[in-house]
Amino acid sequence: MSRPRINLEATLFCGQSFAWTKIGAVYQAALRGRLVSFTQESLPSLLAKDGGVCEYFDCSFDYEGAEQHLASLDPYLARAIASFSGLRILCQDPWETTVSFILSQNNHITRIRSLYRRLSEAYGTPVGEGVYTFPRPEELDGVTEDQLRGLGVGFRAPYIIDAVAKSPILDAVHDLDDEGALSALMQIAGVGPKVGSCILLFAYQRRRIFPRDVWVKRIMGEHYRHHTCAFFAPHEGLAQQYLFHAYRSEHGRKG
DNA sequence: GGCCAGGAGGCCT
DNA sequence: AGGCCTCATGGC
Repeated sequence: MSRPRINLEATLFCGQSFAWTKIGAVYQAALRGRLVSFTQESLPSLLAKDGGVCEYFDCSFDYEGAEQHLASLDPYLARAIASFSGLRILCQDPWETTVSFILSQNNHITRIRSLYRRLSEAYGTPVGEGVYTFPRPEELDGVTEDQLRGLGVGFRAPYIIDAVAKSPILDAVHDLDDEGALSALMQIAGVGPKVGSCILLFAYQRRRIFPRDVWVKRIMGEHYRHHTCAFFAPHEGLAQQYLFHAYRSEHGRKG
């Protein structure tokens, strides 16, 4: 069986993960506590021998089938998929994803990335030159609001502290249905419907979840006025990623 | 229910 | 070089 090509550029920099850097042709991040690096060309051989990386890139899901189905629904989505084919929904760590999307509110991607990096450098564990793991809740235990504000997270500092305290919720989410899971996540300060939806889609493989940020609301208003997100069923989450990424690329947004 | 603060770095002109 | 944008959440 041939392995479908993963579009790394779109997948790693579309705003679902803030962990990755690209130096030359090399993509690099701390993944599950260790340094992982590859190029577009070397990724297939890494996937073949590293189950962890394979799982991270959601390799057991039939993306070709999902893309075909979505592309058959309407020409606008078909064009987005044609432009960025191989965009995947990553299987990310719930804790990292929760803090990342708390940081994301009222913020642009470039700045989220720098805050993510600063938190990692300040409280994470080094795994390679200049690369650190994202700090676990235990590593952030006892951190103060002032310390976090010192890193530039601003009004999000108390949210992060609350997330540390309530991090056990993240284990319970695995056993809840989508609705119950969203309610549970929203018990964390700074987690509302949008942030909670992103956590469910990017860390818990809830493929039916359709996060609505301002961009997606614009897209739905401009192109899907007579539809709800159920139009994209059962691949709402993947459709959202293609629409979001294509629309923003088209409108020249980088951050 | 609606409006506005909060925060600072990257983006655009 | 400097002003503007970000755009979810919580609190009033």
